[in-house]
Amino acid sequence: MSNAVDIRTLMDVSEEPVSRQERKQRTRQALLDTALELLADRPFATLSLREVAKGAGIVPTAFYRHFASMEDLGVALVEEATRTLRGMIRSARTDPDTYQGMISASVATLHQFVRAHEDHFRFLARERYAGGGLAQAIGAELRMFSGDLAIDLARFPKLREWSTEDLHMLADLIVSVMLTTIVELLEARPGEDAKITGTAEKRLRLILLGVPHWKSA
Amino acid sequence: MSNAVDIRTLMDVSEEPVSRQERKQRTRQALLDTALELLADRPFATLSLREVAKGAGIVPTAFYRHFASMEDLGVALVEEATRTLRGMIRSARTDPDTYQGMISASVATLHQFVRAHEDHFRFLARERYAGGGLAQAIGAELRMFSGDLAIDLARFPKLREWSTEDLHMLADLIVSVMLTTIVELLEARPGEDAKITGTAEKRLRLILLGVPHWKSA
DNA sequence: TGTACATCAGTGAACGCGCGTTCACTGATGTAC
DNA sequence: TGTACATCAGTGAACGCGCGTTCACTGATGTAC
Repeated sequence: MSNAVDIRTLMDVSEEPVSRQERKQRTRQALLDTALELLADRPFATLSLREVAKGAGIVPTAFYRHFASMEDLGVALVEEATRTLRGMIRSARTDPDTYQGMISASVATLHQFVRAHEDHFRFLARERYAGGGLAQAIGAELRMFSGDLAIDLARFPKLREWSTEDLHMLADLIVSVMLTTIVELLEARPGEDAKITGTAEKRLRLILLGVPHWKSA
Repeated sequence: MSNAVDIRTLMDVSEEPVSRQERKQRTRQALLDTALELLADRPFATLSLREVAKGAGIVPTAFYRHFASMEDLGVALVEEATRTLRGMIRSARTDPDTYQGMISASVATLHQFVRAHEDHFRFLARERYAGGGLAQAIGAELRMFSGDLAIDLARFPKLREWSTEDLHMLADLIVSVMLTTIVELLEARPGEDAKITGTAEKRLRLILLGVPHWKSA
């Protein structure tokens, strides 16, 4: 963990000139990246404007050229992270057909995205329960995800006659397994990934085993 | 939300004299209660020693008569909250026999304990993912809980031949449903309790429906 | 029961520090002619 | 292409504030005789 900025943010190493607009955008991204880095082991509410500015290589007062407040930066982080989340969901959606194929493909996609964007997923998991405005925004995003999943599930033959309510129950259950798996991956020690994804597949398999025998009652 | 201390903490309203030891214990408890109250909508890491002392009705320097640091107070809070959690588990354990009976009784116990100790459960849910030492302590406690549950599950006829690994998989799955339910209850608006506990029962029922058809593969 | 001393929870002044925010500024980039 | 002016990302001094922690203290409670 270094406090230094990516040097390209501050110095123009490339040949071609860089517009004022582009430079501003780079500083903004450096602020977001610094915040995400500092969030590796602390909640967002403990970040100070001064340390984020310092990490991005600017003076504290210049922070206001990019965000009106730290809360504003937090909202931008939620947007960035949920963009990654939506990318994952889009990727996982291309495959359906059988339960088993869907399960292992989805877990593989989840694994790949978590490892490629650990900081985004850690941020989402951490702030989801931290209270405050960001938690609500993340909660709303997850509810939307769960709603979309319920619609997707309705396409499977065996689920076609389920009530909307029961479909949401199932979707939420699957989402909570995925969240659990994400947290396990983020807390994993090296080499444990295969065990975690294996367990995740088993959990989903067990849940879907019950589906044909379901009676809403 | 008031900053005032329970008046009995500072003034001796009762007839009988109160020993120095008892007074100290009361102040200590006032510090813990104040912290828990402040934690209703913020993570532990944002609490300051001064505001906790103020809420408990003592001067900041007197804080050190009770805890070596805020982190120390945090550890005491984890102990207090996990004591509540263990009480819940003990209560829920008296009932078994059938799946269905177990499910509704467990969910009812969960509901009752969450409503009776919202601050403890909110603290546990919030700090579980906040990073830092408290998060690890809470994680360890939940793992212990899950381990005990796996042992309990092994007593059910249909689960007697499951591998230890699969029993843990199932126990973790049940624990994650319970955590999800706890968070839903804490975020619920008044009157939503019945719906949430109903959904929780459905989720557990669906999971256990799959059990007879499980093949570890 | 009364006296002399010990204990110790709570006090209050003081410290140096990092915080968010204000303000007037600089100087490189961008634009109009 | 060259000049004059406008824009605006980043600067640096300054502010008042709450923070954790130190220290010498007070005075009620507890104990020994």
